[in-house]
Amino acid sequence: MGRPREFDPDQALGQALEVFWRQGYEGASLTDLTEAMGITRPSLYATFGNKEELFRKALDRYESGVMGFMAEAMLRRPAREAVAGLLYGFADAQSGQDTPAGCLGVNGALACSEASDPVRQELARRRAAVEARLGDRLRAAPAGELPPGADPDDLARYVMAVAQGMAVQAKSGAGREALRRIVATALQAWPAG
Amino acid sequence: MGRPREFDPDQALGQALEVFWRQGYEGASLTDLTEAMGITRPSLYATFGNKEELFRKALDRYESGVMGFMAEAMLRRPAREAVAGLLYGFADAQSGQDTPAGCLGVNGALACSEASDPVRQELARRRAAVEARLGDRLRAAPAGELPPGADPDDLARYVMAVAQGMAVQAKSGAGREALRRIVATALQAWPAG
DNA sequence: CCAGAACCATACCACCCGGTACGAAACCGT
DNA sequence: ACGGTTTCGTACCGGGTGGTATGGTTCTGG
Repeated sequence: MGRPREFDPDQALGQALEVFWRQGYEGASLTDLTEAMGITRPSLYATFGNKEELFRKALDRYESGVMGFMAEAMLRRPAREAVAGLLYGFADAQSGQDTPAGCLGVNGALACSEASDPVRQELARRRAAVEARLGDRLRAAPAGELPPGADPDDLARYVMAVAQGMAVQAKSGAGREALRRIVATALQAWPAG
Repeated sequence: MGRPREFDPDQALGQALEVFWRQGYEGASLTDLTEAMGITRPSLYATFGNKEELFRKALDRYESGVMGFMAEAMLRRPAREAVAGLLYGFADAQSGQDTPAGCLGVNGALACSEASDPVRQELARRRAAVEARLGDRLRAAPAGELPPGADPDDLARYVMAVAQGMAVQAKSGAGREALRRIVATALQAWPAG
C-alpha cells in the first residue's frame, strides 16, 4: 500500500550508470544524477541508499550488461581467440556511439580525492578479479596454445594493461578504429596467429 | 625592493607536483597544496597565479624532470631499443619508491568533473605530442627495424596504450616488478628481439 | 630614519557538495 | 469516506571548494 513510485528504478539506474560512466564517481554530483534520472534527491536515497550504493548498483549493471560479452569470449578456443575476443570486446565497449567513451571502472579508478577511497578499492578489486579469471583461463589452456615461455599471469596482466590503456585513450577521444588497431598490434605479442 | 619571500618557489613547486601526482588535479585541494608547500593561500596566488596555472607549471617540471629520460631513450637504436627504453622508463617512473604511484598525466586525464575540462584537454594534448614524437622516431627508422607490415603510428599508439595501462595498474598498487613484466610481454609484439 | 613596496596571515566571500527533516500528495484496505 | 502508509517536493543542514579583501610586517632606497 501507500503511494506508488512514479518512476522505473531500472531505467533510473540506467541513467545513473551513464552519468557515472561519463563523469566518474566523484565527478557525478547528486544534482547531475537526479536530473538525469528524473528523480528528486529523497527518492534517490529511499530507493538506492546513498551515492556509493547507487554507484555499486550501477557497477553491477555495467558488468552484467556492457561487460556481459566477457563470459562468452573467455570460452573461445584456442586461448588466443579468447584474448582477442576480450580485447576487441573492450575496444568496442569503450567506443560505443550511444555510450560514454572509456571504461566506467577505469574512469573511476584513478582520481580524485581520497574521500572516495572505498570506491577505488572496490574497483581495483573487481579489476583484479577479471585479471584472475583470465589467468585461470590461460592456465587451463592446453600446452602449446600459449606463447612459448610465457607465464599465464604475466599474459593476463599484459592484456589488462592494454585494455586499461585503451580506456585512457578512448576517454581522450580515440575512436573505435584506433582502438582496434591497438588490439591488432597487441596481439602481435601472441605468435602463431 | 620590498619584503623578500620566505620560501623557495622551486621547492614549493616540487611539493605541489607531488600532491598533484598523488591526488590528481581535482583531488588536490588548495588546503592540501598550501600545507604541503608550506605556504599560505595568498602567497600561492601571488607566485603561481591560480590552481590551474600551478598545475601547468608542475606539469612542466614533471615532463622535464621525471620524464626527462625520454629524450635519450628516443635516440637509441635500433628502434626496438628506443621503445624498450621508453617502456622500461615509464615503468620505473610510475613505481618509484619516493614518488607517488602512477603517472601525473594519466591520473589527471580521466576524472572527474567537467569543470576541469581545460586541464584534461591540456593533458590529452601533451600525451598526443609524445605519441607524435614516437611516431616520427619510428617513421625515421631504417627499413627492417620495424615489425614487418607494421604502421609506425599504430606502433606508437600501442606503446602509449601499454604505458597508460601500466599507469592505471601502478595507481592500483602494482609494483615495479609487475610493470616490468608487462613491458617484457608487450615487447613480444616486436619480433627480432 | 623614514617612505614606499612587496610579502605574510587572517578572515572572509559565494558557491557547491552529499545528505536529510518535514509537510503535502497519492494510494490501499477497511 | 477515512486512517494508515508510502512517495514526492521543497527547503534546509554543516562542511569544504577555489579565490580574495584587508591589514599588519619586513624589507630596500633615499
